[in-house]
Amino acid sequence: MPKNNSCSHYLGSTHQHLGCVSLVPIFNHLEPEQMQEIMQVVRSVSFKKGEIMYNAGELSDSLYIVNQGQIKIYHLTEDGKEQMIRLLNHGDFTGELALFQQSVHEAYAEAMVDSEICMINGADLEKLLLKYPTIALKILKEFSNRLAHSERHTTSVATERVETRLALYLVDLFEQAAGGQTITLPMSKKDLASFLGTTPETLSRRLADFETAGYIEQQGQRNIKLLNIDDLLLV
Amino acid sequence: MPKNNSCSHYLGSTHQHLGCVSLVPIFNHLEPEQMQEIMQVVRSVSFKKGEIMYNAGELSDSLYIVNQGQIKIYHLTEDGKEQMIRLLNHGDFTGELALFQQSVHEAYAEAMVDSEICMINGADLEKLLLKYPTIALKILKEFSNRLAHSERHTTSVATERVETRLALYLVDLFEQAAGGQTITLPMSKKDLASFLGTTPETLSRRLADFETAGYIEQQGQRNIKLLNIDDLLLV
DNA sequence: CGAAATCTTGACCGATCTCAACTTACGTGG
DNA sequence: CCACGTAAGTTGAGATCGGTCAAGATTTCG
Repeated sequence: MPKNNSCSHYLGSTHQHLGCVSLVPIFNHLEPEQMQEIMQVVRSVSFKKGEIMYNAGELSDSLYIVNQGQIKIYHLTEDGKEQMIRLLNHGDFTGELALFQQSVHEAYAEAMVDSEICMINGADLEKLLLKYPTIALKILKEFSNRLAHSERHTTSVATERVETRLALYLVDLFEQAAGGQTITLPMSKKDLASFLGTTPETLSRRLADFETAGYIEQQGQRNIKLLNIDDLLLV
Repeated sequence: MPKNNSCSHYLGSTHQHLGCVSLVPIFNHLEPEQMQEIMQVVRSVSFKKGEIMYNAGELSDSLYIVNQGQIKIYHLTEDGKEQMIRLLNHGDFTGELALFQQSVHEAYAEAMVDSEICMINGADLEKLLLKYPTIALKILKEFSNRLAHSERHTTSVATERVETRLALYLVDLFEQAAGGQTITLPMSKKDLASFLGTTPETLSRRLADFETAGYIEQQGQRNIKLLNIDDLLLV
């Protein structure tokens, strides 16, 4: 559900926190003097938890790079159902359609926790990209990955059962974590359900099934211990 | 179903057809001398109908730009189900993940008709992009569009009924055609079903429903006359 | 500590998939 | 150019996964 009404929509504090630029991966191969140049066109903006960074349909003319915090990108269907598209964490960016053409945002962007965002105006970014093509290449590479990921996800939603999608998701998370055998969901189960293209009820049931089958053990509402990954992959 | 076995897999004739480069949208803003430079790194390759341009899992190290013909990009699920990702027509390109990192193809690419493809090696392309950043910007813009499209499509498959997805697809097609009220499906109904995330049977039924309701009239197996677009959009 | 949101569990229903048989269209070769 | 074989498309019947509605349990956070 959109929180358009439940939170103030104005942009939080806009302050020149120069250090933020250096923290952003797509820039961190540059020379100091180039950094200086970039800082001049970057604005740092803060969003409180629950604040909307932008709404679908609004004019899109900037690139948003997450410096700190977490941003949720989601669609809203006509009947009000929320469809999670992706989560942005440190270094991730969004607003891309804006870059080189007049356009409006396709989705909503909402801060899940207090967040700090670097914004670059589309026109400024274009100048930067033309001057420093290596940045363009970095963004291009990121886009490639996102596109491939998105297309895989579409295929998954279109052809696989919830059970399978969930299993793959958990294993993915587990492999990223690469630590203990306990993973922490990066979002609420409600959001995870919409990300996986299902409902909270069904998600809850499938997780319970996995637990009964001895594949996982839920600890609290965001932690899951993986007990039997091999069988999980066979569902 | 993949036709890996039913067709020869070698690359067709590789000939230097210089003119092909000038036909490709992402290059057509360049100066003649720049064109010359590009032609030196571009290979023109022909594929017969049914030939596989690449298989998922194969090393991906080139950009493929469709000069003539039509290429189908699709995933294959473990149980052999084909999931259509997109159709490439003149000017469209693929192979992007290849560009800046060692990677393998995520999908299969098969020529739907005899096709002519411009190939650029990833390393060569990277040099070009660094030298002519405007090309990078064009590709970036294209990626943005594709990503937005893919994410919308995921949402559509995850939240809407087949009936709705089909109606939207038909109207889209109709608006693109912008001519008479008869549209021609760009692919077989079998492929369209997989593109829409459903089965041929269900697609057939929904089209029959639309026909009964008086929204459309099917003529032959690829032509559809739109009779009542307004009501179609309300399903 | 308490309100509100998240999560869980149950019962039911329905859209869509599956399997199967049949019909139609296409393209290939004689 | 026609005939044939194969692939594509259609239609039917049955099964089921997952969505919806509803009530209750749990957690979070102010």
